[in-house]
Amino acid sequence: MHVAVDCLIFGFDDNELKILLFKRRVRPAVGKWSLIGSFVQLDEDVDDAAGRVLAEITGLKDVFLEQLGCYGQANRDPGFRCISLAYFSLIRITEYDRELVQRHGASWHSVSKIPELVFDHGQMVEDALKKIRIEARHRPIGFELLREKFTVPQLQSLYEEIYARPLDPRNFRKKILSFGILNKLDEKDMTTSRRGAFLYEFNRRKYVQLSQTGFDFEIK
Amino acid sequence: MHVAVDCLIFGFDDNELKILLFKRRVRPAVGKWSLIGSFVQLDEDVDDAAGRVLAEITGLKDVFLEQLGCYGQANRDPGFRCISLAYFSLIRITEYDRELVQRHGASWHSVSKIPELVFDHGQMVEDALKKIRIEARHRPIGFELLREKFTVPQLQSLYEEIYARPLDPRNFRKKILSFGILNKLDEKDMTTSRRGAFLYEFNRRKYVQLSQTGFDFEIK
DNA sequence: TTGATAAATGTAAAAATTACACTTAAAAAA
DNA sequence: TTTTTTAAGTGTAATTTTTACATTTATCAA
Repeated sequence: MHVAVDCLIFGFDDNELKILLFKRRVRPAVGKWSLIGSFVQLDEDVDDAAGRVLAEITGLKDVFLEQLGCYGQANRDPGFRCISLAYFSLIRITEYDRELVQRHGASWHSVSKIPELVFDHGQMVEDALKKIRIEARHRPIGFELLREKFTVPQLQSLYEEIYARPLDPRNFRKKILSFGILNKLDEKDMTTSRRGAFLYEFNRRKYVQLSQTGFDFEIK
Repeated sequence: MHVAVDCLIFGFDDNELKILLFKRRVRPAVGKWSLIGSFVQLDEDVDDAAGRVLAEITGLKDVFLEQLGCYGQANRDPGFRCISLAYFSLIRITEYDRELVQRHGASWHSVSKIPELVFDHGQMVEDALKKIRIEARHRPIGFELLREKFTVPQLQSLYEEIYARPLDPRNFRKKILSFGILNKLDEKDMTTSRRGAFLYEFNRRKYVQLSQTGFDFEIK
């Protein structure tokens, strides 16, 4: 039986959640939109295969990459029997290797306007979005999508995009800062307002430390 | 590459969460404890393969069975390259086919006293328990483990077992009944007290209906 | 100096959660 | 028949969390 991995690569840009899609170059379904994937090598961990695909496309290593699930319907690929292990990745859209992406014929698509995808890839995207929405609520995965330094309004608009609903700026700021896992910097981002907005960093060490003592990250 | 499914079958009995384990009869690691599994047939959906294994062992169909994940380290099985799709099932421990289970050399083990398991099966159990703990908090999966009719104290002790901490009976009852997804019956269970405890049923239809209107099941 | 604009801030009301102790129903024993 | 035993069942007040909501402020550009 053939075993493949498929990667769902998400980014956040222009206040929109986006996914990297590919014009398919191999048969069947040449020219159709799809996710990017690869067969798992016989001597390769499945997780490593996903990491390899991600690195080949974006040039990125050591970024958020998590298993979504196995897609294993007998007839999912009309060519031959092949199961796919889907992985989803959250990357900083500013940091990937544009040249590599271009060379692979990939492009970013807003998750609110996904074209038709081959096989069960549409289902994978739907499932991943559902999972991201659930996980973002209980784990600080949002930070994976922002630059190292970000403002509170940027973080808010990311959550607004993920949850697909508006949040109150006072309540949001109060809540997110109350966790004590953001470091306020002495710098401002002056690109979106005259007044400028203070930049913050995610304090991963503090978060891990708090998690171990039963702390519960939750943004409603 | 070989593709297998492994089933983690959980039940609740004697106020303990239990898992069904097997004495391995095939090489390698004959005689060691393991999960039950099977290779996925070439013309078979992966989900169906898991359902087949579950039915073969317990005689049960249409019970809770969900994908846990893919375990795909290259060296996980010392024999040959084989990835495993792990599935976890929650069953009513009163309803399975004892004769079938016995014939397969299976036995129930409290999750607090799991013997050493072959390969990465110990990791699978650990991951499944973690997932059950998280999911039980946000979805009414606990009912899958109880009889059709159950008492509030039974439900409470199930949650106490899953969360591994005591819950206040007044607050628990108030919370669980406030959802309006339990039907109180005119019957009592007289087995655990002189006074008896009223029996309830889970109202699945009502739950589905509420879920669709943004209702959030959560038990802290 | 003024105007424009997004960032930043506080408080009161409502809702949810927590902590906590006594009464009751029914069977068994006296 | 009465008493004892025991788990089931119940209410309230204090605390915490969540929600709703409007004005001021810092900075750049005109």
